[in-house]
Amino acid sequence: MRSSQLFGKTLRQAPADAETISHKLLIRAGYIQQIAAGIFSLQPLGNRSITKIRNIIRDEMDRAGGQEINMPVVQPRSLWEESGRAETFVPPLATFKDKREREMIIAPTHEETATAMARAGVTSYRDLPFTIYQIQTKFRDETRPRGGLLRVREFEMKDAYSFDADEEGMDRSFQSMVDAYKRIFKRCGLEVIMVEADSGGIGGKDSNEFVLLTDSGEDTILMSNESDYAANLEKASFIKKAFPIGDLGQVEEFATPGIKTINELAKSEGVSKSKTAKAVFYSVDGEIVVVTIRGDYEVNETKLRNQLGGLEPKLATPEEVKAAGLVSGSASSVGLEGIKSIVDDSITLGSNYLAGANKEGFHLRNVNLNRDFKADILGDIAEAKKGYLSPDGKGKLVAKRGIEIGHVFKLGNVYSSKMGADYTDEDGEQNEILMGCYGIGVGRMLAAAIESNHDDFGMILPQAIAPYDVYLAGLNLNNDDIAGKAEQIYETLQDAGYDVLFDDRDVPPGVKFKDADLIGVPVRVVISSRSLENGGVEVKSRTSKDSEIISESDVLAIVQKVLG
RNA sequence: CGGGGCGUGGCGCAGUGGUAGCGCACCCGCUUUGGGAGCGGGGGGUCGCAGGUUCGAGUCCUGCCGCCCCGACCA
Repeated sequence: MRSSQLFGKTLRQAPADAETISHKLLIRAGYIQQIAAGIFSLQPLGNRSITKIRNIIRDEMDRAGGQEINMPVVQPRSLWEESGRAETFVPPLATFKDKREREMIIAPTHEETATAMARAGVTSYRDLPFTIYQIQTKFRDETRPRGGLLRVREFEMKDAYSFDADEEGMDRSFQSMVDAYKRIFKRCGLEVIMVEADSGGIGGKDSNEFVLLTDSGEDTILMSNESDYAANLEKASFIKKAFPIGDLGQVEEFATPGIKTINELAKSEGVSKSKTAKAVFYSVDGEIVVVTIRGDYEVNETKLRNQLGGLEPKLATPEEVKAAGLVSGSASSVGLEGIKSIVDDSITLGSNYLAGANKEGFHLRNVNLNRDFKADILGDIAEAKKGYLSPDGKGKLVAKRGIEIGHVFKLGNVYSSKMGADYTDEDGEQNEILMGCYGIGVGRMLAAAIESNHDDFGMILPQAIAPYDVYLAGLNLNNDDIAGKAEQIYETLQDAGYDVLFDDRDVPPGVKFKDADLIGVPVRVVISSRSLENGGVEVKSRTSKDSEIISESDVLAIVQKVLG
């Protein structure tokens, strides 16, 4: 492609409403155009990058045995009523009515249609296993899109669905997708790690995220400094500190005037926070619940939600707390009737806690689970932090930031049972099909790549996802000799299969160099009167500071070498 | 959904009631050609929308819409 004909101008200044680096660069380099909040068009450069990413994904999906399909963006709402997600999906489904007043939805994901496909197409165990995938548009009406392509409302996703007869099969399909994902990210030149994750609204038992570690990421990842344990903060577990459990003391009340927090309580008693039982109030589906956790830990609301069977906990407002007759600052589960109690298992790793007396200005000593208060639900709801012990017993946790660009789920029978997707096995019995689903955010992957790979001048894209492999800058092109040689190099590189952007514009050299850097093309070749005087053409990789002069006849060989 | 900010030419911005301007970009000409060139000439804006106040509104008032950021929420 000749720059003189390329649609899309580079900007010297980024639009004022772009804040994130990738957003600024994508706009400045002319990759994308914003149409509305979280809705973008791809311009030629952006589309070329996305196409390259898409092709790599497709290639690896096919290699893993996936079969490409296509499912509709517009779907009847009734399909989503079958799975039960019509009401519960977050963000709420975007809907409209068609001409015949039927409620339609714009799909945010495709588990329902994929299950419908399998339900219709599978009758026997002989039809299993198989994996289907598509690369296609989703719409999620996120309340707050942000960061250019990082979080958008309409986006392209590669979503795959595997169908198996049994657990072992599902695990095999899952593993095969995980392997494909690893190859995809590697081929794209991105350092993506797999971490344990919460499965959220998609459902299922196990899920893993693929995360590109970068400081500008919006997710927190906790990983062991000694093993390969890594998990999203939402999911991360750790080994809780255990204390010897002695004889249970007598509960006694004592005055704690002015003491409102666990910190103050522990301090005034001269004990560690781990000797206290902290009570936190949540409002769940309109009902107040009390969460008790050892004072040295914090509640992880995602874990709490999972313990509550998926219901969303919200911190209770002071009014709600008061209305429930609770005394904030001196509250505990002790003696509370009719209020659901959720207890973190850290409480079982110690005894004789200090806790609120449910009486303004008083606390209790020697409070113990079961004897003094009950647990309707007992489990892990504690938030992991850096420095805590890795759950595998190897090393301590460290915290990093990352961007989630892929997520894989073992769905099991979540959808097949609700939607009646089953098959007949060897013994003639009906069984539910076991599913897995696997997503990659295509545009987000590009944004994430830029977030983790740029400098003051612009993007630094890995060759695999850069819109062009080579930026050929011809200077002094009004000189026929130079112009002729530039054309020759352009031809040679293209004949060798490289995507070349030939900057043939009549603009000053500085403009070409700035654009080459901004767009992030991995190799730059310059031909000019000066380069010819110095013995040929100049080749420079985007990442190196210096260029080297080579003879024109070596261009291809050197470009090959620089691109590796 | 709560808090904050911003809407003036393609982009960045100025303009506190009296005929809409600057820089970049764009077009023409000449001169230039190694890190966003110089000179000269030129084109382009219902000032987000609607209503109101006023002799007169980009500017003041009311309502609405849009966009960004923080939070909440989050396949």
